[in-house]
Amino acid sequence: MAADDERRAAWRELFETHAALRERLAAEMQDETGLPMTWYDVLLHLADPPATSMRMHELADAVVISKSGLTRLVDRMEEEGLLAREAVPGDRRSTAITLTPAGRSRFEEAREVHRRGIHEHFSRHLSEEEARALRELLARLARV
Amino acid sequence: MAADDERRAAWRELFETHAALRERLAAEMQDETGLPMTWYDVLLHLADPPATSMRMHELADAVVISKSGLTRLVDRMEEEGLLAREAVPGDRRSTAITLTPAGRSRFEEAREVHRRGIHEHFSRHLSEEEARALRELLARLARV
DNA sequence: AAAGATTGAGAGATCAATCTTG
DNA sequence: CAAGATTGATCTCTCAATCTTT
Repeated sequence: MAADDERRAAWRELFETHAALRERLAAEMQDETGLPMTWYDVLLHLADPPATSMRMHELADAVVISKSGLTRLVDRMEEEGLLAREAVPGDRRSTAITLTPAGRSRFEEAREVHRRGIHEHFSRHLSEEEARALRELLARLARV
Repeated sequence: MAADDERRAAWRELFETHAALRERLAAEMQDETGLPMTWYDVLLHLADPPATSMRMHELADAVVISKSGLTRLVDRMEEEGLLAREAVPGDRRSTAITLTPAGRSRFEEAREVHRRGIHEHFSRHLSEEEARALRELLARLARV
């Protein structure tokens, strides 16, 4: 496993680069839109077709948070007027979450900030070939 | 910026693969040694030369946590007998943190678990060339 | 009983304020 | 006053327990 040195260094680098980038993007998001990254993530999942609305447990899976964590997160975002809880016709146990118009417009603004950040801190330093190679390599790792 | 699509997908992949790997490694660490990843990170910084001991604020920077967060983290780890606070000869404002013998042996056990995890979930799926290319690419991104 | 969502209790993090030493 | 560390208040997350509907 001494031969793993190069690979272990690659893992370290993956870890640190990810952390640094994530932090920059989160800080920009917070500064320029007032949204924490978690909120952006929720908006993202609700804004993109095919999902015009999602149940609580689906949304919890999608944004990778516990169900109780999501309950509170949705409480706060509903309070801010970005989301709405709606009854689900067929099943009275369940709640569907949708974007309010305010939520959608807030998301669209935030998406621009996010895209700009990714371009600035990531994309523009990468050739298209490099991006493709990176993506394929990482996808392979994720599937394992 | 439509040409950024491939690159943006690469960023998504970087984000998700990192999250998945991190989660697996953290779960194994917790299960097999009882240590949260944060604790491992503290031990790691104190175990590797040249640092035989570090001040609180240095350690806070190294593990990327707030100073007050570190105060409490060190409280807990000291309570478990893994760390010791020591006076700094020249400066009575400051505290030096060192590994106890128990802390060192706990770290050595944890390092094995960590190495095995990285090998299993990361290294063994990568050729040495791929690792080198990945590392260089990421290092370049981090430096920007 | 199981599925969906919420609530209560507790862990761990942050920011701002404070205490001590330089 | 500044630097180093800690404390108090608060935020957000998780796990376990609970309530309602299927």
